[in-house]
Amino acid sequence: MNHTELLKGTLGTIILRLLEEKGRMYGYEITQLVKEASGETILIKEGSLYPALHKLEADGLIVSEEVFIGKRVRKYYSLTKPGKKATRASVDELLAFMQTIHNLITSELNPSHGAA
Amino acid sequence: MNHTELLKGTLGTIILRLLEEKGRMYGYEITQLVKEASGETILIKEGSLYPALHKLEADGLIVSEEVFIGKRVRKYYSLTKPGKKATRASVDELLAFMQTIHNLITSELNPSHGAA
DNA sequence: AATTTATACATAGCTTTGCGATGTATTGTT
DNA sequence: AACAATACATCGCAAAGCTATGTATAAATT
Repeated sequence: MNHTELLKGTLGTIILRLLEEKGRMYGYEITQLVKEASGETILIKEGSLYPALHKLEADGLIVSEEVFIGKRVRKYYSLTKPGKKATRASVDELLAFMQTIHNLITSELNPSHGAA
Repeated sequence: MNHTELLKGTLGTIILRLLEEKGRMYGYEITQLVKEASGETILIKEGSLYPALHKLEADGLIVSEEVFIGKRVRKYYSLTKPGKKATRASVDELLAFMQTIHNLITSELNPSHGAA
């Protein structure tokens, strides 16, 4: 079971939401938290995560801050002001979309005003 | 507001589910029903729908049947036996995934056994 | 009657986005 | 010493929906 395609379009929102919740996080920490919180079902890969973080930063929604743990560097990310606003919009849109899909695939569609 | 990316990975499932519900449908009818049932928020484009239908047919999950309405042709699609099975799996997977995402972006994540 | 809109199919090429593979380096475990 | 985990990064691939375009019939509007 590989929901790799389902994740498309949701990764940015997930990252923003986690930063909203936690204040600041670094990349590796995000992958571990998502893995943990999803019961090992959503495994964000480095090849997905880092480009996504860089894009969010380039868009001005998050900022990074390098912190050295011994000789190893960590890049902590946090939301900018525009990022906080974008997070709300993004989360709301995703929830609305998922609600719509849920209705679509679970309810019996009313044929009275359908096409055809 | 463009959930074009969010739709990725869900279109096939939506089509299968609608066919399960309605028995048989033709392409244009699917676009109209989805548009209708989603309150005009999900607008499936021809460039998305027809390739998706062709792929489902190539995979043996649906079969088509041409019907002439006057001089105009309609291609009605319906589920095959494997398609019916796939529909259940596909719908269940999508629902589970959305539930997971919902938890991720709404609940407060417990930091007690998080990463870091 | 002519024009526009809706119905109904289809495909080529673009863009986005997550992934696999690969690379570098430090730290912890066996 | 060897291996796994931590922690960053990028390149090229593949999947999938979209735009634009094309063809054709039917209905609605002017």
